[in-house]
Amino acid sequence: MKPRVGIADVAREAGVSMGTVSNVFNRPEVVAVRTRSRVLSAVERLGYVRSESARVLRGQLSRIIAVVVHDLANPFCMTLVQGAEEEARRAGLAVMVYTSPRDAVDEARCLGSLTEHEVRGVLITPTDNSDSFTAALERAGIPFVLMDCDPRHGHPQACSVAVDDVTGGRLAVQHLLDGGHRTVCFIGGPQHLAQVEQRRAGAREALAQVGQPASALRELVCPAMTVAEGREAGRRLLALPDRPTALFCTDDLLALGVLQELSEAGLRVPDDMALVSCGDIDYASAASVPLTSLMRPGRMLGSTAVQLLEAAPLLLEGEHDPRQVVLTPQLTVRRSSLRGLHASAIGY
Amino acid sequence: MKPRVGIADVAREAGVSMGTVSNVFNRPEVVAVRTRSRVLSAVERLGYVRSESARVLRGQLSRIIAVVVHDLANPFCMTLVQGAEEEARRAGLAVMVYTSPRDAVDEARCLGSLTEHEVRGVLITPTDNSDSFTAALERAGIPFVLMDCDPRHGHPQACSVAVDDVTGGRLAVQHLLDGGHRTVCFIGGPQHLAQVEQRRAGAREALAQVGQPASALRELVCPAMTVAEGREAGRRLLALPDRPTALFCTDDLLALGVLQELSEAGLRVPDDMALVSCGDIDYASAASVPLTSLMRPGRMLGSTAVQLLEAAPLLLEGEHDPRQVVLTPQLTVRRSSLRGLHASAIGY
DNA sequence: TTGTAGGCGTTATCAC
DNA sequence: GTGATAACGCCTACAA
Repeated sequence: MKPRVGIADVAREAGVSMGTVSNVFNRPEVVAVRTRSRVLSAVERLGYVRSESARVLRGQLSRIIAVVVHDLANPFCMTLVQGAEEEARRAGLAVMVYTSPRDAVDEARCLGSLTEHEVRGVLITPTDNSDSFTAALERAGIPFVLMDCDPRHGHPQACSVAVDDVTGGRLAVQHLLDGGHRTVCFIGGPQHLAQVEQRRAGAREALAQVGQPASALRELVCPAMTVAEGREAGRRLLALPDRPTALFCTDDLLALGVLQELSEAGLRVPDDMALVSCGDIDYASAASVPLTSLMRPGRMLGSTAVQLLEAAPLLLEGEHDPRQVVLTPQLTVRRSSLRGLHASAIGY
Repeated sequence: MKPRVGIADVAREAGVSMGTVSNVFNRPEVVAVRTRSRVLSAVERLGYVRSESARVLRGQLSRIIAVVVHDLANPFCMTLVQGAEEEARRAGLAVMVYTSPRDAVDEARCLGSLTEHEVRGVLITPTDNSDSFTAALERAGIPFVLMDCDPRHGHPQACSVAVDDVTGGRLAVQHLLDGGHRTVCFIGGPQHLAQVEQRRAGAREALAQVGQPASALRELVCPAMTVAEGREAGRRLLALPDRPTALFCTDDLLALGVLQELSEAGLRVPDDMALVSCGDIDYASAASVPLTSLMRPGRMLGSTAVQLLEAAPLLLEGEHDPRQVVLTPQLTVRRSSLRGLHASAIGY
């Protein structure tokens, strides 16, 4: 085919040396304006594109960051990727996506890809067993940022972006208490999910603040965050003696399932049961009753993670000052939590 | 820091020459088994990783493919990315993600990133104005595959993977007709969406097959695929004189909105109104009534696209044999379309 | 089968 | 401000 046009061709076309062409791109301020524009027009004419490979080979930082998430089909993970992509684009970086390795072989492959491409940094949503992964990154000298990690479990040395789910849980339950409810049912996901435990802690705090005993928080545990489990939880809720009048679901899918079950049983939301959900705007508005929702800022998690990654190399060599950002979730009030008087009082 | 360990170090450690080490990776069959294992163990000991940059610079194909989608937060686009990532992983390729450029500047930036990284190929979901983009790729000699494109609008020279939405529409409406319905309301999205028009065509075919006049298909057009527009469509549906008894929504979000409106008006699905939706499994099961749904195989679209990309270079030089794969959507029957007798007849 | 040497396109360093 | 030159790490002939 046609031989690739390189920096040498541009230099010849513009009547300058290779070094000057390189300077036009990398240190524009050092080149005379006239020369620069001559070079630029030669670039245009010849359709020259820089070779990222050669740059990196020569020792430059690569312009690739990697994002490793549990599941590319999960809406929340998606918003992480979305936020990362937006911010990366702004910074002139390209984004590679990977799903979290499931076994050692997988992990080795992923790590291999990351290191061979010499990615500039990695954004990870940590799993139970991602420690060996981050250790390997550290060994390889690849910077990384944890996204949506458990703030306590702590990789205390690592940069991270987390969501303050304790505050989130508190906000949600406070809102219900403000609505006049006195007992709240907490529908949680799998026990081991740190984020869920934190929301529970926040919920307890809120009750304690108004002097309610711990027993005012009834709990139902779901083995998974799915609509089906939500329905099951709904059935258990209905069977509860002394049924609470308010509900805090720690996941949109659970909330949707509960809602289905409640309405089949003839209970009305919010009149017979107030409901606060947690998660994503789309799911919340897809429900048959618009859901009041604790929104977790996934996009911002992603974009902030990129910013941390970019800021990290600026730190002094060997210094341990990992920035650990914690974002606060927002409570978006919709109809599912507002009954009668309370609703009209605040204008809904 | 520590100097990078290169092929030379491995060679020294293993007591062979650089060429042999290279051969171990690139043409293993040409190296003696004993030598090979000696090299491999040296690699292990030293923690050697190949430099992708050097490989590519030397003229090898890069191991990166790019996926360009409209919106990284859109569930369907996500399934495309997911499918692509899975297949790419199998093939030892890394995946870069981009969102479709919105203007010329954006497009130039995206193209620049693609060409500078010398990606091996690109997967695109075409937009109204993506022709200049594909043209530029062609000029740059970067192979690409169209994903979920309009099979008619035809980039006839390009590889593509599409969904046969005509058949999809036919399947959906045939199912409703099988249920005994005789008039069907078609709730479509924006007119210019090729996929929607095709589903409409399929719906008409189904009616024609049972001898129903074209007027048996009532149509409501929605300006966007959102829950809110679905509610609006629901209101219009309720106001329709001579209201049909069956409904085909060309999008899950629309279906969810319609469903909300119908149940508020006291209509029961499927008893008073049968409903077939179209899209994604999660949304369908999140509805208050499980939705019968025309499933579009997004993941397979993505993985097939990668396969086409990999197969393309095998074609003879200059030959025009773009493979254009068309996948058939599946109708998944759930409760929303099955009333009384019909339901029990097929075991629901 | 193994070893040797040249060059891929850049950038940094230096002398001008 | 500009021009020449030497790496960066690998792959592929080609020679042994």
